[in-house]
Amino acid sequence: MIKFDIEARLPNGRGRAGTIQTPHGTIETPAFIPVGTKATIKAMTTEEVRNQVGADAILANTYHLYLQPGTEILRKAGGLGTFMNWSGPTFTDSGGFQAFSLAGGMLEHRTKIRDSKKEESKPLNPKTSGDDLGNLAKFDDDGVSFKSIIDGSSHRFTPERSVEIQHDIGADIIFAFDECISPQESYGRQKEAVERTTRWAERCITAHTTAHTALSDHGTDTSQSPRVPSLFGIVQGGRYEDLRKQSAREIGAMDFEGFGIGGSFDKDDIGTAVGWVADTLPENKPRHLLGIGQPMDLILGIENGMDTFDCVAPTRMARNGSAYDGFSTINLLNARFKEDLGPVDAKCACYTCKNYTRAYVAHLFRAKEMLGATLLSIHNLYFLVHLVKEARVAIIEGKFEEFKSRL
RNA sequence: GCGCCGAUCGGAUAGCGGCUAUUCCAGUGGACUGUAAAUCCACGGCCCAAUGGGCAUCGGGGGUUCGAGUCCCUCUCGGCGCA
Repeated sequence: MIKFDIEARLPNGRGRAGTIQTPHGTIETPAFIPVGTKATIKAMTTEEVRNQVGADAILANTYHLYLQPGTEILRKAGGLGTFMNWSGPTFTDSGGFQAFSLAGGMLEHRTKIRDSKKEESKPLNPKTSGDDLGNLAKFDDDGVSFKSIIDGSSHRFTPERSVEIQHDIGADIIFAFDECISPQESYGRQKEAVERTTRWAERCITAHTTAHTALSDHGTDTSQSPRVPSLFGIVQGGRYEDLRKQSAREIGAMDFEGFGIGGSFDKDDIGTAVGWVADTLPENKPRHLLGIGQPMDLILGIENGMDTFDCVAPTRMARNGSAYDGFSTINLLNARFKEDLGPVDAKCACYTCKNYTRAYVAHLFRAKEMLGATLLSIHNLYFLVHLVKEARVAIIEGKFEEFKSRL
């Protein structure tokens, strides 16, 4: 169970600041939640995530943890948080996004990024482009059949199975199993995904309630059990206003404790699309914007009624040598940083910026020393977590516009 | 001195007569939004009326051939062996 309270609102009626109380502590919203897919924020210890980054909560992934290390050991260890030495609130994503990715949803995106025929004719890296590419998952109306990315073994997720696995993993907040599809897909296909997501949402709730009731019937003290998480429903609808609203209406009417806003967006109007959803969902439940996390997108999300965010960009970019420098990014592998003895971001107060130079971080990356990834992960996460924290303070103090103008 | 082997982009390589000379590393730049990502992509000799086209290039020189990094001769350098 969670408890969500709204402390302050933006004058536009959408944005808000509040708290989500979970069995493992309180999340002050809006909040940026670092992603730790495989029960680790890559390249970081949980102490760093807590003390250097200042994150309230983390988010892990059902598909990855189910495949490795498996739910059995997570259950025996006392759940995800205990297993990974994270005492704060935890989320798990349902695996719906992995189904999308493994089924080739990212393919068009990849080809679109490609520039010329020359590149296309060039054989791709076999590691990422086997004959299986885009053929590792298959949707049907009942669920998704997967092949393991680890050993190729076959698996199947249904809404019920996803909920069951998430119960075993034991996060505080879990997500319904949804169908996420490419922004390239037609309106008709988007509508189908919305409707399938609604049907699956109902099945998730049933499975969730059944498990919950079963525990109560056995006299288990559910208030103490970390195995009865809070289930969030997921809104789909792509970039279509009517579909977003339809999905928000259908999902919003169901007995979820909060909501995830998923699917794909147009780069230019994330805020608008999210606003349609926010206006349709019940106000008194938290909203998590799934997988969005560029600095400006966070601000737009906050303004348009989102409470929590997660995104792999900051940690992935960090491992690839890129760092936020204010709202822009720099690539520490660029030659110009070899002799730059200034901090990564002169305006940043994070551990990395206070103690290390661009030249040193650049050296670490060139030398392929893993500390580079750690230092930039700390910086990038700190930047986003604190950007959102500042937005929160600004909302509470009624100075959001002033805050925005300073960005 | 004789014999054998070798010389291909900064380094390491592929290439056994056929047309855009391969791959890896290093280099330069780009991408990254519910993580199949410590990954991926592009570029990398010169010139131009540049979404294209032209000319070069495999230690130097010469030759055979319609065609040579690939074959032949010679020189230079390096390694090994024998005197």
